[in-house]
Formats: sequence, structure tokens, C-alpha cells
Amino acid sequence: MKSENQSSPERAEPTKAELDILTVLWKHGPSTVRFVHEQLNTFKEVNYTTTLKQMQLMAEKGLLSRDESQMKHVYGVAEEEQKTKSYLLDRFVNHLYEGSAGNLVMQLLDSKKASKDEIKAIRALLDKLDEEEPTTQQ
Amino acid sequence: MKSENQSSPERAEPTKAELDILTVLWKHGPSTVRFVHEQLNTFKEVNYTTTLKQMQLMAEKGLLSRDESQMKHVYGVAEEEQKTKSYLLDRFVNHLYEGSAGNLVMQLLDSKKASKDEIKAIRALLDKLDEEEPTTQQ
DNA sequence: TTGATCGTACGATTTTTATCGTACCTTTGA
DNA sequence: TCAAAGGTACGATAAAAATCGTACGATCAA
Repeated sequence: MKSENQSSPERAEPTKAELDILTVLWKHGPSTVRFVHEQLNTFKEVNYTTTLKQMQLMAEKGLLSRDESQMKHVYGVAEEEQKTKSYLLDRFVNHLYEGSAGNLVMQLLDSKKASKDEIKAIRALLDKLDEEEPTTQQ
Repeated sequence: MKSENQSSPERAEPTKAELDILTVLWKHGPSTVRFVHEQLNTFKEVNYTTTLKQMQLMAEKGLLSRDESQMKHVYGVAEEEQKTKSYLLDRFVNHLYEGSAGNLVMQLLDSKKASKDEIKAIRALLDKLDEEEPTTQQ
């Protein structure tokens, strides 16, 4: 069984180190500490117990859930990847772009951070949005 | 051998409190500590000397520049607003969207964070990009 | 059965960020 | 001229985040 801890009305902004761990779990799915630790060490140096402690703390905070039915506990993210990212994106937009997603995108496109294919994909998405919902919010 | 800290030349990721200050300066241009402090206090409580110290530190770090020809020093951002934002955006995209601006935009549009007008503006920008530079980077 | 290995738990400590108290200088106006 | 008001400087401290050392339980192969 997963340990439940579903109380997250108050959401915490993941710290840097936490985000690194979340990233690994998003990419690989539920994993052991050992595995996460190895992944982290491909780009930074940390002691095993540091990773362990970090993940324990995160589980406690409700950022991760864990299956402790085996000795090697398996940790997974507590919330949908998209949900969390969406939240972070929201904060980002609010802080840096006065809440205007358009402003952000414009800078993104303007500074050529998007590749051609990406631009194409974006346009396609725009079209799709356009036709499926003539009446949007706001 | 782990890759040593090589990320970027020397740019520091502004912390939360620092970002608040930058935001004020971006919005109002070069200002005195007093003014910034008052702005900050419209949405959070901080002591005057806290703001002062923070700004001094930021100046020391190179995030702000200051004109001390008057007793009331005037602080301004050391770097273009867009340049800094662009940097932050870049980090954000890299961390959360595997460097794919397209992914970010898609989520942005998908989760309806962009208003109709914004979408329109984005499309216009796309068109402009498209015609002016058939040969893009990357 | 036993010791090497691998796992978790968790208290301390270090490092980084944020905040504040206080000293002391300048300006101003009564 | 002098005290109040408002400015900077800066050391200390608090709070938050990150790291590590060590204890100790389980597993497993010899």
C-alpha cells in the first residue's frame, strides 16, 4: 500500500534539490533511493544519505509517496507531473510576466528558444484550440 | 570525475526576496531604498533595514548598480530586464521541460492559462517569425 | 553463524537566505 | 545650534535548505 498523505491544500514550492529529485521520478517513475541517488550523481555530487534524507523529508511533506512494503522503499511523486508543473508554471508566469502567458510565450518565441518544429507544433495546437472551443474563458 | 560547477559564466539565480526587489525596479526604474521598501510593503511585511541590506548585498553581488552621488542612493538593475528574464526562463525551460520551449507553450495553452487575446497575439507573432526568417537557428 | 553489504532512521552540522538592531552620519527647520 | 527625521553601514541572529555521520536492522553467501 501507498502511504497516504493527501492533505495538500497548502502547496509548497519545491526547493532546488527537491526539484532535482522530482525530475528523476518524473522521468523514470517510482524508484528506490539508490536509483534516484545514482541519477543525481550523474550531474552533481551528493552523499547517499543526503538523498535519502531529502526523500524522506519530501515524503513527510507530502511531495512524495512511498511504498514501504519492501525493505527497499519505493518512492513516487505524490502528485501528477503535469499538475505540479502547471502550478510552477503558474507561479513563474505570475512572478515574471505579470500573469500574462502571452508575454511569456512572446519572449520565448522572440528570443528563438523554440525550434522550427516546436513552432509548428504550437501553431497546430493553436488551431486545434481555436476550433474546438469558440467560447473560451475570460 | 564529476562535472564541476560549470553551468554559466557567473550568473546567480536571484532568490525569492531578490526577485521581489528586481520586480519593483523593473516596474518603476531606478529607485531609492525607501521607495522600494514601500512597494514591497504593499504585499509583505519587511523592516526597512532588511530591504536596505538586501539591496546592498545585491549591489555587491552585481545584481544591482547604484548611484551614490546623492545621500539617498539610487539603485537600478544591473542588467536589462529582458536579459535577466530570458535567463530565468531558460533555466525554467531546461529544468521543467527538458529544454523544449514547445512543451512549455503547449502546456500553457492547453491548460488555458492564455486568454483569447493572448492567443491571438501569439499567433500573430508566429506568423511574423515565419515569414521573416525561413532559416532559423538550430 | 557470521561478517560484508545494503537498507532505513535520524540527530547534528554546515551553508545559504532573510531579517533585524544599533551605531552613526547628514539634512533640515524651529 | 541642536534635536528630530531620515539616510547608510554592518555585525548578529534567525530561519530555511542542504548535507553528512553514525547507529543499527535485514539479507545473504560462505
